[in-house]
Amino acid sequence: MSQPKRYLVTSALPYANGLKHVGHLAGAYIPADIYVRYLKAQKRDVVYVCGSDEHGTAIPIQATKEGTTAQAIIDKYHPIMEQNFRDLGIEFDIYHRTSDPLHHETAQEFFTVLNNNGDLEIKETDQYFDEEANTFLADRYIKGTCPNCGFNSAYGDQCEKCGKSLSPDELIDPVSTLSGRAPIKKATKHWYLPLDRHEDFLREWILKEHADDWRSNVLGQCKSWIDGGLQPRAVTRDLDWGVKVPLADADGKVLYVWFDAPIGYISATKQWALNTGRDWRPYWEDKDTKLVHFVGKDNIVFHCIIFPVMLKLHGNILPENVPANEFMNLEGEKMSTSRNWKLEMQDYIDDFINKENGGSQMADVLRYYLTQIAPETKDSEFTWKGFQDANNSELVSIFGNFVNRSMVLMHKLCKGKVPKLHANLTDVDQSTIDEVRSTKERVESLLEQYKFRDALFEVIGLARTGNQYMQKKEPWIVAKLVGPDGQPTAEAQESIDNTLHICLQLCANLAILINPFLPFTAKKICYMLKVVDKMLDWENAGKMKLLSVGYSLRPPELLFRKIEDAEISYQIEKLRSAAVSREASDVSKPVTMETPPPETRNPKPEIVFDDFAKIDLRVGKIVSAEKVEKADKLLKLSVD
RNA sequence: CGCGAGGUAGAGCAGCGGUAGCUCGUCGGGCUCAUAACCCGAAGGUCGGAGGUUCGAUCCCUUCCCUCGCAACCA
Repeated sequence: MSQPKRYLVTSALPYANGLKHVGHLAGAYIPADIYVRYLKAQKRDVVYVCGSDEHGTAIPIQATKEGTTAQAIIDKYHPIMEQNFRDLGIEFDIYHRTSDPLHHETAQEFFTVLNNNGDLEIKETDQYFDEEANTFLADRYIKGTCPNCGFNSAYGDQCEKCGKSLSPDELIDPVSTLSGRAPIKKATKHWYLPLDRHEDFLREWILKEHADDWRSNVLGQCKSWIDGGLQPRAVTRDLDWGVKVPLADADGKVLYVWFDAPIGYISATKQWALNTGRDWRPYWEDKDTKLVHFVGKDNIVFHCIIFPVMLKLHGNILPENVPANEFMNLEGEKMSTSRNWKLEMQDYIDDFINKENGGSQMADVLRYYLTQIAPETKDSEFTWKGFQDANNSELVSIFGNFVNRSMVLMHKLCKGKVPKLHANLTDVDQSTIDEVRSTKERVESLLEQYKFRDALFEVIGLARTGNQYMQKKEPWIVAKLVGPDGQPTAEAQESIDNTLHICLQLCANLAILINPFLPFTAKKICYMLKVVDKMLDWENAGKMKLLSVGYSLRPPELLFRKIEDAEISYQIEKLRSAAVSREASDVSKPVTMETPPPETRNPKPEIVFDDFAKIDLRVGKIVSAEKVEKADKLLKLSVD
């Protein structure tokens, strides 16, 4: 495989209307960060860009809800998200924001080029307008009676009762959900991106050229979209929050958020170039650049169909791959912001990283678990018990323990110095050395294929090999073969030296191989081995001469700590109580609002009551709590 | 009702046409340098049911059963 000259890697721009959770992290950020760290360790030319997505209707609406301005909302969330990523070791080269003037210019230029080239269509249509709120209404802000099943609270895009896809025009007696009034029809002009013109290109490029190297979930979704018939898609909206449409006759119109957001990758790259004195153009224009988008499955069509069409029309390079992940559930249920069923990055940072019982090693633990259960092929499940098991039985017992016992034995049996490697190697010595090299090759190949879960498994497997090796060599027993002076015989010492020499070189290799996944841990190993971070260069992996003979090393420190049952039950309890209180507060709202109008009474209050009836609320003091075996969600509580 | 995703050892998952694998857990043994950690071994599955294609199916086809998700937010 010929190597690209440079790489541009992106992670989906997080939407700046609230805090992000571990599902986001597992989907688009950790895999990208691992990939980038690996490429950088290879000394390849790579830029990793991301930033806050700060436009779209949801932000001004959130602002109205919170009684503040859209600007205040994004100014609140942008820095928090940036800091959260930093705390978890996600190392962007630039974390930009789409509200930046540079982005506005870039997006406008992009639109202008497409428009001038005749690649956009203009259509005038009648759309629903809310006179009271003085705004055009997005499909989902219109409710009415479903023409298909008669359900009286169907949304403008879909009826939740019968599942039929709708357009707002089909709704009977439409009502604005913003003001509760009937909207009027008003003519408005919009620019469209005619995707239908590009069907042949997309079939050829995705379904033929990338039939073998894109993930099947990605190909499947693209195929169903293309087969379903591509439609022109509006690229502008009537809204005052966003990138202004750069035309004289487009007053009060902005670029639709899906159009401007991915251009954010380009403006972020420009900002990075300004900061570093580099040229951004080759990264988006030179065919020798490999562009990779890391996203979640809900973003597949934007990054595989819509944005590539835009890039092609604008004269940019196309993504080489879009390794999209599926979704991650939490303790048996889908993660949900509104039901508060989630683990926010901020919460994890507060509970595990900021306290003295945690620190950055706990950032690596989360990175480890999220990679180990990454939804690479199908939805997966985050459970606190699984998190604890992964930490305690793999990171602590296998990986951390191997490094620790190697260091401790070296201090006990080799005077704190890297022992010499004597000539006569045994078969076990040799096969262990071979295993280091072959593991490196496997990890490399898996990472190039975006198989992060399997690659990580290989690294842990190498630590397991180390433990097996040590067990076979038993240096602590060999050390009992002493001569008249009470010291191990020369022969015994040679065996000990060889064993620990190999174990220590193996530890150094583990640091290199684990570095893309667990960067904080890799640095900590380097510190103990008294080597500079440069040792972590990927080209050093597989070598057994990373530590010089006779060099004295620092005393060992534990890489990971055990996670106690109490911490796990605390987290589960916290998750459940937060979710319940939110449900309870949701219940009160519709009941009071919807009581007066008789015709809307029937369906909604009944559903709400059913949900409410599922909650068994009682007050009691918990005297004791114990885990129930073989049940991961059950606690036996004694209440007085 | 419909759509989507699934049903492989106690749990979580790989495999997707050719004597059923991995991790954790369980049981037994070994070791004691190590964070009650490590190492070795064993038990445990008619791969949801039934048909079909095939020399041969967990893997392909048909059908049935069961589970999960399907307002919005949302990777």
